[in-house]
Amino acid sequence: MLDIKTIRKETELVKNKLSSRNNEFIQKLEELLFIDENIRKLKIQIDELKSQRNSLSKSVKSKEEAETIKEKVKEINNQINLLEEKSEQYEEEINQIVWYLPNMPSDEVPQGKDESENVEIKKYGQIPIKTRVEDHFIIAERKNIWDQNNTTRFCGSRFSSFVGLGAKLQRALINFMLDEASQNGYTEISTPIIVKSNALKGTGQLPKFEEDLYKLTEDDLYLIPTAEVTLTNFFANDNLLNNEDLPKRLCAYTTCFRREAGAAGRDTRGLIRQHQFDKVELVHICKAEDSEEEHEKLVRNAEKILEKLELPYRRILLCTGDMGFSAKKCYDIEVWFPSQNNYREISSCSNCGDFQARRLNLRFKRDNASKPEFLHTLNGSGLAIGRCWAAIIENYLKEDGDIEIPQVLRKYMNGLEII
RNA sequence: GGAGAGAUGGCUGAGUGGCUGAAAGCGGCGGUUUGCUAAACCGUUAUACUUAUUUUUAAGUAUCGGGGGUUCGAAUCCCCCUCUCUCCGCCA
Repeated sequence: MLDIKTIRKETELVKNKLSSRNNEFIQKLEELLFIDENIRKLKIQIDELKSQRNSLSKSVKSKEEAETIKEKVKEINNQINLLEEKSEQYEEEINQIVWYLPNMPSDEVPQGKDESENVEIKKYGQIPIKTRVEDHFIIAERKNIWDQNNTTRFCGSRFSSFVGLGAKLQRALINFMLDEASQNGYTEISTPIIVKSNALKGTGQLPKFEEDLYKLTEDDLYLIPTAEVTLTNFFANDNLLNNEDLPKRLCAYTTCFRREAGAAGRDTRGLIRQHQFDKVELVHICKAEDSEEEHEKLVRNAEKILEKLELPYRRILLCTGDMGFSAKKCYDIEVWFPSQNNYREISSCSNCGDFQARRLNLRFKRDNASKPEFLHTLNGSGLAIGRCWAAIIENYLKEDGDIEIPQVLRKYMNGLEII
């Protein structure tokens, strides 16, 4: 959530920043400021009336005295009620705007309308020259390590199962990634995958992106689309963190659920876009002045996973038009897919600044004497398991049709070298 | 799911209608004493919003789990919700 004071004081800056994402926000900002102005005028009146009421009530010492002011106070209360009703209406209108405004992009973020204007930052690894290239789902079905047809029969489209050594390979990836994160200083947390709407509101998935989520209507709960939700919420809830608690670096392996509304027809075959997938998520919670550095660390930690798996990748800096709602700066890591002759996203590492912290009231105190300050939150995949699985299958495909197991994973698969 | 108990400041914990933004203790911060440390003593110590401002503060409003109600006046009385604890039932 943006700071209403910033919107008031630096209106032009906020306008520029938000319109660099999308023009629809300019009018919203104008509306917001107008209502905000009205609310404050009302608040002055209300506070004045309340002040009158309080001083009248305080002057009363006995029941008999109360009689003399009863009428006056009742009249004041009537006025207050009227004004407050109006003020609540305005409040509601402001919420309808402010919770739907995205974060302001950082200055370093390139201007652009869509993914075509993203900027490549670096490339790692040699793109293999292969004599045999197949789609991962072709290989996986041939090797009987993955099932689509059966699974869609009882689950519907965009669901699939890992089978046999395929399931073991998935498990190896999970363990490998969690171990890497632990070694890099992350605290592993195993969180629930069902959350209340407030948690999703805090991280920015709600209220704007309800259609992307699976909802348990009976209990007003949601399946998480990413463990960013549970990890970022972990220390929220009004508990102040201390200086020495920071930075927090958390990781979690969870299953994630996305309805993929609006993705009809895209990546319909294979593992790239499923309704349910596994992911190891990395979250940093840190002080404002550290978040740039933490962001670089986070993205490096994600990249190092691919380096150890010896998979070619590139790092992309997303442009203003392609960035997610809560991010002020975002790197995508894309891994090489031979069958597509292209790189595909495998991790998205966002610095959200204080945007989520404001929504969550996630704050800390520098020391006992200082005021609470909002923290900065960052998140990134480290990595998406399914896409990583698919990338390994394709990149490690040998000429004879077998799949080599990456060196670092063999100890997680009882020394198995070939599938 | 059934029965009961509870939720107060950084923490412990008092408070059943006004003088309570909140006793007391602990902790924190500042100071006195001291060769240094400890102890003792004194003072101070919540958050948000609004207005004014000489940007330091001052004033006002709200906040005792959340929401609503009664009342001139609510931490205190009433209703609803959430969460925690104990016992019973069920269960991986």
